[in-house]
Amino acid sequence: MSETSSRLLELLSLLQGRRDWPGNELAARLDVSGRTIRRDMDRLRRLGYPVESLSGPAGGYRLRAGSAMPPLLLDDEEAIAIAVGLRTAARASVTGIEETAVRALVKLEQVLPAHLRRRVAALGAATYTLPVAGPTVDPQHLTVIAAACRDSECLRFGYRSRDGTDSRREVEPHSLVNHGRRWYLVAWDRGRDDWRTFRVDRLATPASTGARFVARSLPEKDAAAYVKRSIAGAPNRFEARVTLHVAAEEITSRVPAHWGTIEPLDAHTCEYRTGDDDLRWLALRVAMLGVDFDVHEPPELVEHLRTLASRLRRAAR
Amino acid sequence: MSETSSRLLELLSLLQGRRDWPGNELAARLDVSGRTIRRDMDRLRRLGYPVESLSGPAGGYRLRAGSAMPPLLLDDEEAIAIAVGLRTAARASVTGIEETAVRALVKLEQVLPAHLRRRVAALGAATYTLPVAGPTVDPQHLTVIAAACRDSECLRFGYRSRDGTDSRREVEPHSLVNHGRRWYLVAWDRGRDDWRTFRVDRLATPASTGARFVARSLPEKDAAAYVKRSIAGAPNRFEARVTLHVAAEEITSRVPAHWGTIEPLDAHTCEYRTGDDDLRWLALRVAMLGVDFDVHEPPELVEHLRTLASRLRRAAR
DNA sequence: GCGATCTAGGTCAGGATCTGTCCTCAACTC
DNA sequence: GAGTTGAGGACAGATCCTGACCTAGATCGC
Repeated sequence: MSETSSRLLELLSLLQGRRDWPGNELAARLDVSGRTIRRDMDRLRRLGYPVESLSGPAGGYRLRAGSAMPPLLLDDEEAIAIAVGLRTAARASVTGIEETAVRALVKLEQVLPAHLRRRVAALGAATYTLPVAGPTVDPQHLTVIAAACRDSECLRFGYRSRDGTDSRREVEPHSLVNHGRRWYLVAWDRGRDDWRTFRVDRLATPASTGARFVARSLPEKDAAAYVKRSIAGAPNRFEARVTLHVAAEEITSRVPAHWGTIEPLDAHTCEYRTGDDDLRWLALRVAMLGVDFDVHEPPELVEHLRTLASRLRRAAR
Repeated sequence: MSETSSRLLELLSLLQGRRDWPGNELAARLDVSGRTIRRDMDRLRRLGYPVESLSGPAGGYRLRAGSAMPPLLLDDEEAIAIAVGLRTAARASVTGIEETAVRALVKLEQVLPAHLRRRVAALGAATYTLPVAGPTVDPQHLTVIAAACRDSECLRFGYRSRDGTDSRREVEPHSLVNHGRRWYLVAWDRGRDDWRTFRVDRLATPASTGARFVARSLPEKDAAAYVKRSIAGAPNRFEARVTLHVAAEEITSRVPAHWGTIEPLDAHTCEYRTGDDDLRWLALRVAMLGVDFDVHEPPELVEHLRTLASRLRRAAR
């Protein structure tokens, strides 16, 4: 059996778990001679992993950061932490790495042992989501969809369209696109015989059918462009226009790009434009800025803020 | 040179990146014969990685989830996503995996190539933090401290104590403990010759001195217990007592454990108790529940809500 | 049902690799 | 300066790895 291969992996694992390892300790642990350990270090170095070494008492080996990622050897707890972390990153929608996070999550979930998968699911259920945060996407759905995209497998799911009608769909998934706080699936709809985009928060019980398909080419340069074009005609339910009583430069850094735009009006005020489907979320977003403001549009937001204000006033009696 | 070892690693990497791989494609890619690929699969199986295989046309090899974590082979983008995800997980303080997330992050950062480290730092800076979220912990500090704990290296940092006085400290770090939204460092203070706990959000520019120390034993069964005991005497600045106009069972699931306690009063109301150092955060936490409520204590919160209410009312004119 | 296509795995021979032992150097700490 | 630790050359014997060749079994499409 490949004795050396597994020893090299174990060596990498040990070197990742602690920083300094004296050679004889490694030798004892792996049950080989010190000479073999030295040769193994040589091998690791030739494979591109930068192993540092220090002579003398308190010397030993240490794995430095190199120019390429070595294979990560994780224990159970760490694997869970990474899975949970990626799930949060996937729905963070502020850092611009959401799609990569999903890709990494697919890779991890493919090999995640069943007992760990259960623990991740349990933790995911316990995750607290802001009650006002609007419709959220189940990371489980994201990984199912992303895996189907990667493996060119057909997908079946229930879908509730914008006007509220439900339908069952069978599609050939092309890609997952993140835009703002939303996720979109771009796919060839087998029932409609055409390309469609689906909002992931509107679909239910996605499952791979197991059937493979040959990838079609999108009628657009990439999926992100396609999504952009297809949602251009479907704006948010509410578009807010608000005057903030603060200098534009003071507030700009506190508003992430896709949460709206800031335009200076004069030295002390600026205009904030932002949109959303959910009034509560819209109200909170403005109120959280922590500055005085006036709402111009929409009337529903004015009404909602009035309700909120009276609730707070009542509470503070 | 260990030809087979590196081929096995590459094989694992390929199997993690795509689900199905026909044998001859792998053979062509790795420039070995098909027989060797079959032998490699055998090797991987013997090393504990469950490789599935399908016969017939459209057959091939596939890496299933097994009972142990295989080494994760990440590309640059994925490594970044994981680092960012772990940073968010480390300060999520709702899932109970914060400490493990930091441990995994230390492992990852130890081997993260410099150019990736820069990109992670840039993304971290772009991360949007709620303006009302109170003092936040720099994930960079957490990893520096956690690495020092792991490697038994002395740590130097500036510290601002509760009453606002600044000092320089040199300590022998013992462990990092997460509690609620806070992080605490338990360490032997070399200047004071005694055990201390430090709030991580209050310390500045932590850096390892490089000096090693021999671990002392804590005068308590574990670090978490020690932190619990030492913060027992230092409560939050504001302790809120609020009556919510909603049944206890309806709201309980929406309040994570360390965000306070819910006690039913009658069928339609319950009492919510929670504490914080920051009024704005306290106010938001209550307001976000989305139900009617009455504030009994503290008077500062009443005052703060009154201000907030009038700001919203003014905005909604 | 049949043929094509794929994996599974036995066998064999030649060559490459790996290991422990022994040895000499160099670097570092106390 | 003494003791400890890593670096690495040389060597012999054991082990392993590979490609070639072959047969068997599974699966799919026609």
